[in-house]
Amino acid sequence: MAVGGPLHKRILDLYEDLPRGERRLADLILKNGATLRNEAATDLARDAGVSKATAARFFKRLGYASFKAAQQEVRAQAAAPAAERASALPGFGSGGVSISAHLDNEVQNLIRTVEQQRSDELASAVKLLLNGEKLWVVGFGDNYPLVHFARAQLIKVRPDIRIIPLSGFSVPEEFASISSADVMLACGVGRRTRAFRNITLSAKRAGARVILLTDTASPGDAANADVILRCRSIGVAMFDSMTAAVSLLTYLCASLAARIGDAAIERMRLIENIHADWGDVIAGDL
Amino acid sequence: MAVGGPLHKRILDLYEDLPRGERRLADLILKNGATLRNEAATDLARDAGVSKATAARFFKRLGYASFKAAQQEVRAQAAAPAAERASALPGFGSGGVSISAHLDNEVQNLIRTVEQQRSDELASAVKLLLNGEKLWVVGFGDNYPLVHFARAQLIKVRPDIRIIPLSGFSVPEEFASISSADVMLACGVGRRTRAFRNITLSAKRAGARVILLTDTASPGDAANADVILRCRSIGVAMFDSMTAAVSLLTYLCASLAARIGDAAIERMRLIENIHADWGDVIAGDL
DNA sequence: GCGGTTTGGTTCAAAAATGAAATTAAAAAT
DNA sequence: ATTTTTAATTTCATTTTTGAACCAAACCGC
Repeated sequence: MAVGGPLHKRILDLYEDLPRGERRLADLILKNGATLRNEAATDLARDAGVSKATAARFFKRLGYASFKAAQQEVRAQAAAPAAERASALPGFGSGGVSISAHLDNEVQNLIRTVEQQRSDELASAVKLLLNGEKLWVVGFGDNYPLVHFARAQLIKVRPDIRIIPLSGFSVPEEFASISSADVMLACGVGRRTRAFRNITLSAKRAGARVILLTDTASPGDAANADVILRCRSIGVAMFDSMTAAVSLLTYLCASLAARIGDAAIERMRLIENIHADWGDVIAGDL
Repeated sequence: MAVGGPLHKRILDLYEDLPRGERRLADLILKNGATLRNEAATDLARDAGVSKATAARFFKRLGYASFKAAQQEVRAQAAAPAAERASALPGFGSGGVSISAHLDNEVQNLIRTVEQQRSDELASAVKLLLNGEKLWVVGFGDNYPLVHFARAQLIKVRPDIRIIPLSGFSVPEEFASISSADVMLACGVGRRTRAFRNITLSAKRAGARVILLTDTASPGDAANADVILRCRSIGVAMFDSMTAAVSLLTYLCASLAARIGDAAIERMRLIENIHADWGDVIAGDL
């Protein structure tokens, strides 16, 4: 989710200074904006593992009169069309975003992403990628570049990596080849489309395992994904930042390569040879 | 940089539970592993903006007898590396690359990339993107995901963004439409292919302006590119890291959006509307 | 070795954070 | 309209965190 408005901005501004309990709340809200919209303060507090008192104080600290005030603002925002939100975002009119603000934010994205990663989930993701007969890398819209990233790396260390959607081919026809021995890596950072949900469901129905890469995991996701990898994608200006997602994918693929071992090295060597045969590569500099 | 030793792991394990001041220390150390090796406890505390007492307690909490003990461990790790680390580095056999090593490296990539960026070059890159009649986003092989990525963002704020190569179409035929009023964003991180060199030359010959995104700019590049954006792409394991490149592109596009201003907002609103018309988007969470 | 200096570590009182319980506000049910 | 129920907020006592001041030990130059 992009900087979703005043609330998100306030949280990020204060993030460094938040005490432990309040930061737990902040994380929860940043992770899934819907929480604040839908849940009651009591539940929010319970989910974050803090007392109701802490929750109340948290919103006070953010500058709201109360929890309710904050919730109302978020709800109002969700109702307004997205483009209007954009104009309220920083970096406009004022004539630009500072690069150091960008850097700070990106580093935070990376650190928080790694930090909240449960190592057993990463391990089982790697294991799935290792054992899947075919791998399906899936993502729509803004996630499609991520799909390309993932495939570019995966194809270096193992065969049978398929992309969905494929350059305008009809998805169902392509996806029909999925089997229960396959594994799907689903990139769903930021907004998810109907197509994304459909394909995830289809994969589950076919008995395939699903690894979901996302920023805000909703309760429903847990049911449809075998492994969930969360990454923080907060952007300092108008776009979400895919930086942490890319980084996580890179790490995932490197781990997979390590697990595969010699066969991966052999494969890469083969690839190099083919490159050489084609005379593709420029040896020195331009 | 520093290999993610026990210390990094301990920090990540406890991170969620650290109080505010100690977390500041944790962030500092995670951001740059070298700090702990080189600085004195007093300086470390000062840098983090906490008292010495807090620093001392922090290392106690991590399970070390004292600050010194932790520092010694880190130093021992850094000293041992050449042989031991090398064998473990690609992560083969030994069973993987440590994620904290990865994190450390990625953060360094980001920081270095931003640091070495000359702001006037960024500014002129934005200006070119702003004024180009058509934009051509170009890149081959491992760079193709970057191309996707750049286009996905650029197309949100202005029209006429073309990709080369395009899903198997012949490059020359496509590229023939380039004019001297156009601008080419050339992604050439890591290995460059012959095709890449050719297309850059063609662009220059056609009189178009060229922005080159690369990791290691060679002397020859200066002649063929109007603006060169350098990024660090060192990977901790077997793959180069495109993380910094992605981040830089994101910043570039955000700056462009800011420069375009209202027209960009208007365009995004239009895009949102079309999305809405299509019933594409899932509103709440899954 | 010996004053002086620097740096790591400890104590203790003040400040901040926190949760349980009390209080108030608001919504539902009657 | 009044009671009942539920949820948000405030109070307050307890716990945790924190830094200033204080000690100890290593490190100098002599």
